[in-house]
This record gives sequence, C-alpha cells and structure tokens, in this order.
Amino acid sequence: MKASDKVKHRTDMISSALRSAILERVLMPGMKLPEDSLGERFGVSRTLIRQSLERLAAEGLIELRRNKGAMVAKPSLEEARDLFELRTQIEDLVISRVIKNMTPDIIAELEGHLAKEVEAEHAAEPKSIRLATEFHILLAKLAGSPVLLRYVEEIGYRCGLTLSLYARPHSTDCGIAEHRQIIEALATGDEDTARKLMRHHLNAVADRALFTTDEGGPLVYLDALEPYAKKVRDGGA
Amino acid sequence: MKASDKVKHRTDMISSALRSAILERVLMPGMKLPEDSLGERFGVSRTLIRQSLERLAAEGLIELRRNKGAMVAKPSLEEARDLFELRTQIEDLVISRVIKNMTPDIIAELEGHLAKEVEAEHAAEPKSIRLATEFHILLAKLAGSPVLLRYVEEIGYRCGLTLSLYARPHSTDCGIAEHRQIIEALATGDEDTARKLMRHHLNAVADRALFTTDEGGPLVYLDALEPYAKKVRDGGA
DNA sequence: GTATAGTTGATTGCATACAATTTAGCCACC
DNA sequence: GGTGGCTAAATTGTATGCAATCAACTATAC
Repeated sequence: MKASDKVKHRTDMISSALRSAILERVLMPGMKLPEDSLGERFGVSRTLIRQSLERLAAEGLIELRRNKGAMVAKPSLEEARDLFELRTQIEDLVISRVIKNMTPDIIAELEGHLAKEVEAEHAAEPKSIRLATEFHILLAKLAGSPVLLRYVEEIGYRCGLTLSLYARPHSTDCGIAEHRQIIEALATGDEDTARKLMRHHLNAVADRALFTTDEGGPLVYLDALEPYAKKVRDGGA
Repeated sequence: MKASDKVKHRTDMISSALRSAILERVLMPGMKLPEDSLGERFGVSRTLIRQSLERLAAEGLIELRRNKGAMVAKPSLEEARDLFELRTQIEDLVISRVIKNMTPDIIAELEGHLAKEVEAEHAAEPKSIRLATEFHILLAKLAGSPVLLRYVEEIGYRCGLTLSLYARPHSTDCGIAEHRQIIEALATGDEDTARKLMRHHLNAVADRALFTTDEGGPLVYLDALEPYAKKVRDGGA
C-alpha cells in the first residue's frame, strides 16, 4: 500500500518534538544538546538523535559544531533581519497564489484559524506564538504549492526562533488584528492591498522584536523536555 | 583555533560529490542509490552514506522512501514550475540587495565569471550548466546575506535537477547573453531593469525546458560515479 | 494457465562498540 | 598568582552487527 510511505519514523517524531520545544521556548537559544542525554530522554540510541539534530541543523534551528556538539541556534541580529526580509518576499508570492486559488472554503478556513487565535489571545504565551506562526503556514498550504509551503515553514520557524531571542514577552498579541485585515483583503480579492498588509504585518512583527539580547548562558537544562519526550516514547505524533 | 570549525567532514565531501554528480547529470532522476554500493564506492561505511543521503533529501535532490531506499528525485512538471516561480521571486531580492551593495569590484567579479562562461560556451555540457548555475550563486553571494545565499543555492540546484529531467540537451547556451544584460543593468544601477531582466531570464530558462519526459528506467548504474568517489577517498574537496 | 501463499535474498532501520577529539582539572614551573 | 602543558573524563565521529522490512521467485492449488 502507498499509505505506508507516510508512516512517520521515530526520527521524524523526535525532530518534531525538538522543533516544537525550540519554538515554544522550552529550549532557548544557546542551550547545549548532548546526544547522550537526549537519547536517554527520548528512549532511543544516539543514532536517531544524531539524525534529528542534523535535520534541525539543516533547517537552521540548531547549530552543529564539529566535535563540539549541537546547540540551539543563536542567530545574529543581522541574520534575523535577513530572515524577515526573505520571508516578506516569499509570502508575497503566497498572497498572489492564494488569491489565484480563491474559493469560499479558503476564507472559511482562515477565519476558523483566526477564531482560534482570538480564543487563545490571553492564554499561555507558547500557544499564541504557535498559532500566530501557524496562520502563515495555513496560508502557504492554501497557496497550493508544496515547494512554497516547505520554504515558508522553514523560514517561518527560523523567524520564530529569532523572536525568542530578541523579542520581549507579549509582543505577539497585536498581530491578530493584522491577520484579520489580511483575511478581509483576500476575501475581497484585493491582491495589492493584501500584499501591502502582509508586508506591513511582517515588518511590524520584526520591529516589535529586535531589541535587547539576554545572553543567557549555554547551560544544559533538558528537564523541561520531558513532556515532549514522553510523547515520542509513547509513539504519539 | 576557530578555523577548525570549518574543516569539512567526510559527510560534507560525500554530499558535495553526490550533489555535483546529480547536477552534472551523471546521476539521472530516478536512479536508485543503495547505501551499500555507495559506501563501497566511496570507501566509507553506510553510516556516512546515510547521513549524506538524508542531507540531500532535505535539499530536495533525492527522495527517501521508507524501507525502500533513496533515488534521485524526479520532480513533477508542476513542482518544476513552482520551483522556478519561487526562484524568480527570491532572486528579485538578490538583485535589490546587490544594487544596494554595489561597488566596482562587484561588477568586475561578475564580468570575470561571465568570461568563464563565454570560454566554456562550446565546451562539454556539464561544465556550461554548472557555470550558468554558479552565476546566480555568485550574485547571491554578492548580495551579502548568508541566509539568502543558502536558499538561492538550494533552489537553484533543485531547478538544475528539473532541467536535467525536462530540458533537452543544449538548451542552456543562450543564457549567456542574458547574463551579460543583467550585469550591464546592475552596472548602471538600474534596479528596475535588472529585476525585469532577471525575471525574463528565469522565465526563459524555464520555458526552454519543460518539454518531454524521457522516462528512463530506474536502473542502478553507479560506475559513472567513480571520478567523484575518487576525490572523496583521496580526501579532496 | 492463473493466482495465491510461502520462502529466500537483498536492503534498510536501529543499536552498540570502538576510535578520535575536545574539555577540564591538576600539578609543575615560571 | 598566573601560565603552560599533561592526564583523565566526557563527547562526538565512524564502523559494524543484528533485526525488521520489502521484493522477487518458486511452488502448489485450483
């Protein structure tokens, strides 16, 4: 059967768990990620941990230094700016394509997501951050290009990481209104406005961030990983 | 010392060798890549081959099917179009940034590369293909953003792969004139023209391709890899 | 003659063992 | 007191071995 091709490997699960932990600020930039400890924590051998780390390194979420192990990436301010600039350029294309594919279902789906964002507006921070990122990923999905989705996801995650480095807490809330505006422009088929709004939104997100750098030490504190590891050990996604 | 961080692993060398082989059409789309044979050929164990294959899979140059091994990716026509569309969008940003950084040295470097392209115009095909791709990569380097470079490289390579699937031989030559025009526009600082030319150039490349699909069988013929493997075994880059 | 089940061979998935390298602690020496 | 090397512990780099899975083939039944 062909569905078996879609069975997730344990490596996928571990990568996802680590990625989530990074994006939800459980693993902060600079933290060391020793293969042994992670393997123990996830209940697998170093082989699979290594694969996961290499994958995340390819995505730019962690840094891999020869013979010195992995740590959560600490992108520079300049890199952060470059990421947002590139993201803006790419999401421009997302907007164009979503407008081309437009159907009522698409607006419904976007509004459904927005509702979730509103609901979580005053909830725990990690959740609202995740939802805000997922709005952009949903848009990319609706653009109907797997290639585009792949890069929007990756760059979106990297931007999320930079925010955990440079943004101060609670700088994400105001994004919801901007998301709503974008949906409205898309609904009326006004491509030009939608693009301008998206550019403005991304610039605003970047501007709200990019302040002080905390310079937290590179300590290893993997205990917070436990809930993520448990899911993998139990075979969940 | 810090330079030791830049020492290339054997995995890097193997990945590069395989990547070159794919881009130079030595490994054609659909070819199977068994870990054992590759390991033997490169003189390393399956461990390193596996790492390399996973890396190339992350770059979209090969496909990895669960329990069924790796094969050189065979992107669909639609995926090919999406790749070129995305590439066009991203290289737009490259042009902007190169113009912002403009110095006489930059023009000189570009013209130096163009000279190489002219020289190789009637040389063996793999070389001219490689040089054409490297022109875009050089531009991305001159844009001064490592992030941008990383994605231009990756997507450029993927586009190169699609060309080996869909383009007929000798469809690359005419690109040199277009490269020259782009350089001229950059030299005069005319951003708008440069962008238009780049868009036109990429569309032309995509259009020249995207014809018949040969449907070559998924045979394994790794003998052609020998020259690439030798370099790795001898420790070269 | 076709179809299904069983079996064998090849290939990948994962863990473990060992080698190479880095890091940290310690003592000698300036 | 601080600096330089030396040894030991920790950590990564790589190879190998075994288990699991898949593909091809044969044999047997209908």
